[in-house]
Amino acid sequence: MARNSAADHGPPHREAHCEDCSLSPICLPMAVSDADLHRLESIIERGRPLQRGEHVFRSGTPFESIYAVRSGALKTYRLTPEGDEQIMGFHLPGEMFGLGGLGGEIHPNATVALETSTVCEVPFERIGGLAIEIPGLQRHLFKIMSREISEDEQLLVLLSKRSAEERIAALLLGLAARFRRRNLSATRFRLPMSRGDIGNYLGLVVETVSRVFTRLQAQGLIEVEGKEVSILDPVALSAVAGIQVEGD
Amino acid sequence: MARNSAADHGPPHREAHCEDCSLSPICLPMAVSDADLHRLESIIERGRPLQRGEHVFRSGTPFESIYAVRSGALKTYRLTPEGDEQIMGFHLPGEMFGLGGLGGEIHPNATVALETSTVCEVPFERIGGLAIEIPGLQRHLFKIMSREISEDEQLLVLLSKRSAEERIAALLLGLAARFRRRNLSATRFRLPMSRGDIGNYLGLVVETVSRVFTRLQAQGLIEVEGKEVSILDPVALSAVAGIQVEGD
DNA sequence: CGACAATTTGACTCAAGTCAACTAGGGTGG
DNA sequence: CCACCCTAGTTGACTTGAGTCAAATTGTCG
Repeated sequence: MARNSAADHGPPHREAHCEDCSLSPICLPMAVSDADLHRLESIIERGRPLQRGEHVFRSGTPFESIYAVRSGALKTYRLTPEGDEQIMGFHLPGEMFGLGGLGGEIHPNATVALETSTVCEVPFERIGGLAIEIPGLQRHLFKIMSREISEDEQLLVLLSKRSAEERIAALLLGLAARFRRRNLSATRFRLPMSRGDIGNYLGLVVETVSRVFTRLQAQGLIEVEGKEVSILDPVALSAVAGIQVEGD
Repeated sequence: MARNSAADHGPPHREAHCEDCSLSPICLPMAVSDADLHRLESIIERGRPLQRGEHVFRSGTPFESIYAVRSGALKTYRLTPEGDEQIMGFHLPGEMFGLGGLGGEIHPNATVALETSTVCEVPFERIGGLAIEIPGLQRHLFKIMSREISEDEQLLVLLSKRSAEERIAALLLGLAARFRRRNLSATRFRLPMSRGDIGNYLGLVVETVSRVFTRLQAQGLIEVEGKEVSILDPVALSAVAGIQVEGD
């Protein structure tokens, strides 16, 4: 996360700042306690930008680090025995990913860039030791893992109990909330993922996703132009979603 | 877990033994390192038997402990905003539960006994400190949490990609594997949960569960008499399940 | 022995999937 | 600069697996 607002070009707020990154409790204390920026930089690896379709890690590769999104967007998925993918979540700037394999030897899931993205990498090896030195860090790690569990379980409810309309509405509201958290517009944003990805994530086929979008638009709740989405009537949309605004 | 085979009455192998309990890496080292059984007993609380329908904890109550099943069977569920439940998993002897709230303040889920059960309780407060003293314990905690994530994600795949037949077949094979782990018959066992619970867990209505059972029986794959199930053709059943044998 | 809960079975309905055709973008190479 | 191709997205027509409603049956427990 070090060096957040990177260069001065590019749209504002497109990148996550260290302060509102989920990893900050890990990164920041290291910098503060040592006041040694070099040490921090040696732990937090800032990879080169990933192109759309490039993997951060694949299923079955050894688990070594946890990650945070600096810019762009990614998805993590797992492969079914038949070889088709099931998307477990999308990751936007400031959010973490790669926790699925924590404690194990290998990644059960894979994570791939949906668009050009940059990520911060924290080698887990070093966190392990640090968790003992820095009080509260261990608890923080537990917390982010339990958040992961919670998000999966939220999705479970969505998949097993909700109609196509409810799922899409919940997804849109969830994304809106996440954009708002980054001080971006929660009423107008660009979907980083394809219709296919949305469908896969929500347990629907592309055609259904497409149809629901047009249906919601016809009702005046949203406006869609390709990947650009405007939420015209957040209240009504929440009603469609059944209040429950999903988290991931 | 202390005092495993409890009294000498009751059916054999009905209870979990400390050695094959998921909590043993937590419980056992304490006893060993101190050789102080009293201290162990003061940490591992063995509650009185829970009757069917009794809660171990409810959603919204403060998170204080993690648990293991000694005997019986339980389910953990979360309530949707509309107030109906979504079952996240079933817990059999030797398995852990209550990790959903780890790191947080309150339990997002609730866990209730499906039949008369006994559980071991480990106050989390004390584990926190112990994780620092006992090397490997911290990693073990991460591991069991990531297993929880993995199980949820396995269920996600089941819910979003599988037909009713596949879901039921996967559930039966998953249960069979868990009985086998306890050295019980993997081909003939008693379902601890109702049809309604199965349906809720798998995202199906009771009627569908019932119909699938009779259909699988008609095909000669299983035999069902109330809660007693025999798996007559495990190979064919695996084929129906699409190989993938779910874990929780 | 009732009374109520759980399970099964049948008839019917419908939300979402499948199949198929068509359109709109988005590069790329000539 | 544009013709072309390939992928993503949309729309329509049809099918179907699972849900709903309802009724009968069995199981359980006070």
